[in-house]
Amino acid sequence: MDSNRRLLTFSKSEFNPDIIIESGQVFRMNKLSAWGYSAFSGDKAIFFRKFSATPQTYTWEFQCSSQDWNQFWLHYFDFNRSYSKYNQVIMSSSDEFLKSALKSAEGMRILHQDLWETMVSFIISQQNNIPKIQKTINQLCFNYGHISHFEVGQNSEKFYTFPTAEQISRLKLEELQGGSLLGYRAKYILELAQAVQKRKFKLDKLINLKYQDALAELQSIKGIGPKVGNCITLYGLHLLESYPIDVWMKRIIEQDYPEFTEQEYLDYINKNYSGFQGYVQQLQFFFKRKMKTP
DNA sequence: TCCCAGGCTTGGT
DNA sequence: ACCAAGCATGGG
Repeated sequence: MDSNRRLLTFSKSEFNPDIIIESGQVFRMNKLSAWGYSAFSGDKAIFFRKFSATPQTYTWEFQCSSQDWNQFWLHYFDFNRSYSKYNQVIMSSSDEFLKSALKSAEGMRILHQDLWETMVSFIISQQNNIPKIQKTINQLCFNYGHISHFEVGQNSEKFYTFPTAEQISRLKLEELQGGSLLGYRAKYILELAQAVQKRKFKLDKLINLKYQDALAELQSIKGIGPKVGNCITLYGLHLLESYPIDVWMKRIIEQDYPEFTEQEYLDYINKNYSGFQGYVQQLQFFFKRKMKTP
């Protein structure tokens, strides 16, 4: 077996990329066929596929360099974490909506994605819809990233890296806005890219901060408020106590937890699901959207 | 044509 | 502290 390929076996409820792709947390993971998938994050790429199956498990094959695996993709997929202890807490609760959400989303995980890409992606996500977010991000990569390659079986496939702060900071506003679907968000992204490029905003500094401090730091950036900030702390910094509240989550609070005010609801979540609120939110968000858009 | 989309900034009270 | 308008753009 090639050292660039590794096999991992999971129970079917521990890892399901179809669920993750649909969950709105990631915009550059793709289903290529019945078995095969690709994922891109920053300047990295991976190909993975179902290799074999038993009634309870799939064995997955992942193709990337061992260095990328150890330093990035292992953590991206969060494979060192067991979600079953979270699932047990949820299933032993009396929260029927959340239990239904979990049953609809077996194999969900919270990805730990490239921080810079996550920041830009979720600035794009505001007042936007998921297909257009994906389209916009792909366009950004194609226009301003650079071309690179990854292995799929014996073949080499091309992909475009996510543009760095340096690459974006060189653009003029008219250029970035005209050549993209960014709309009014182009200004936020250009300003952020320039601040990062000039080291006025240090991405490294975010990594060691606790949730509240990281969130406050992120919200000092124009274009990042509470919701986008929580998406970045959740998917870019992998702080699972994050709890992004968007229009779907507001709908859930109103329609599925009518006995609570919004503050009472948040207290309930923080009390009962302390340390994995972000996972709970992901299950709820997935389930609610799936109900509405079959 | 109007409404919505993983919201935020700005400028009023 | 709270509230409304305005914001770019494409799709239903």
